[in-house]
Amino acid sequence: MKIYKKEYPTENCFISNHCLPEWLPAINANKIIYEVKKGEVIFTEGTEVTGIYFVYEGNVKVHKKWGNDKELILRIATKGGIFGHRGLSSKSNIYPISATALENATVCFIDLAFFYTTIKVNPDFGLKLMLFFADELQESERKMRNLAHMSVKGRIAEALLLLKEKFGEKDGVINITLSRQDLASYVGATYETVFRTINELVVEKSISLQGKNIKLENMDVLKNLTLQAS
Amino acid sequence: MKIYKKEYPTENCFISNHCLPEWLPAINANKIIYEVKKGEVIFTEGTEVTGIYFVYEGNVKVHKKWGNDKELILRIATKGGIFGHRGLSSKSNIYPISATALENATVCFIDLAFFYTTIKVNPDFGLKLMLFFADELQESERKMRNLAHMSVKGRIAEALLLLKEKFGEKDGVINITLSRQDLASYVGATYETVFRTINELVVEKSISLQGKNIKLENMDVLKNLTLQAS
DNA sequence: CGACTTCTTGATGTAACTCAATCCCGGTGG
DNA sequence: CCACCGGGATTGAGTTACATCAAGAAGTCG
Repeated sequence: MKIYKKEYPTENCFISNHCLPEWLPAINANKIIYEVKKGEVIFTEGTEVTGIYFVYEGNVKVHKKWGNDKELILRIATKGGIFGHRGLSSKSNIYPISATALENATVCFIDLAFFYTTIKVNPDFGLKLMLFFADELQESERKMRNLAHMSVKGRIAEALLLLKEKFGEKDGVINITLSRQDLASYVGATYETVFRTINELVVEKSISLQGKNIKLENMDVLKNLTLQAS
Repeated sequence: MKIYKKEYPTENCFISNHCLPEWLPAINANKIIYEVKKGEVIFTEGTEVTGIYFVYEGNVKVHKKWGNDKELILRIATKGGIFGHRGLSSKSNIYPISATALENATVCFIDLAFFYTTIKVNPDFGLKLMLFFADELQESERKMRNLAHMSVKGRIAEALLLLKEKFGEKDGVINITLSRQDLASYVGATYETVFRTINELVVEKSISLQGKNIKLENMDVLKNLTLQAS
């Protein structure tokens, strides 16, 4: 993980969008910008929390291990997003999750002490962060229920709709590079099952493939698969 | 849900423990105390968020529906605990979950506007609430991973250890009344599977039964069942 | 004492995991 | 330039954990 040379504006990221304008110079003085290569691990579950990160460019997956060879992807942080905040806790200062770049990325690091100062000095930022946590908790618990009660097919359908929502589409194709393995970890299923299910969806003309990328062809059918929820 | 007649001290609950002492009178002026009967629904998923609740007495389950006849219990709020805070969100003001009393309970209601005022006026409270959300998010995501990768037996073992941790024990027996159906919803499995698994654990002498209540006999074995998780 | 949940157990079905074999394709070195 | 190699993609077959269904037993409450 290399420290980036060039000056990079701290704009349009979670912290800059919610803090007071006069606080921006302080952030600029305290931030460290890193360049990260595709597949590179930014921090690892179980290590000490040193600070919080923001994404300038690229996508970063936040994932949690199970044993040696299994994982669950909890979330993908994208441009402007925050990550590493799951390390905040009243009980421990150990990251409960790892973060890995899905593609070459530029991220911004803010150390913990300064981050806490930011919260205290910027009341609005603290409130926004709290609401952000609340939103993530809702999201997490929705996924939890889906994991408990929904079929793999339904979970994949939902994941695809969500990914399209979040990352948009380019020529109808979901605008994110995600390996089948990562998709499997994202929906909590095995590689093979995801593979077969994707094929089913193609046969049923709910989606189509452009190489490895996925295009949603019939969102209504996909939505039907996710029904019964709420 | 009846409004309670008697005066009840707002002490040793989440809000009073973290706000400024001089703020307590304001809380007392704004709170409404309800008495709730076992099995009574306090609020329902999908309805408008009107405020936040605290538990004075009894246990309250927070759960999320799936279709008509399935649910997942996300959490059990106990004496002093907060619930309904999952309704906080930057996007919606609809409860994503329901809350139901597991036994006769006394709860305290604070309306949303006053709650937000409390956050703004008590900086420490806001921070604590944020950290509380962060802790819950960690917890939620741990459970999510378990749901994805752990067996029902492991999840039950973990749930029992957690319940013991949280509710303590009386004569060695976990000090909470939880129907098998609720336990099933808590670990995300069916009634029958939970029933059989509990029996297995009894045969293996990891736990024993006192009526419907559960006593942990061999915590090490239970812990082994939950292993592989970080 | 009868109606009504809740418990208990067996039998059966099946979604999804696991393991393994083959295929495909890009890269690499001879 | 082509043969070789390795790793991901693809497919098949077997296994299993768990859900589902069904039906009897046993509590429980009016």
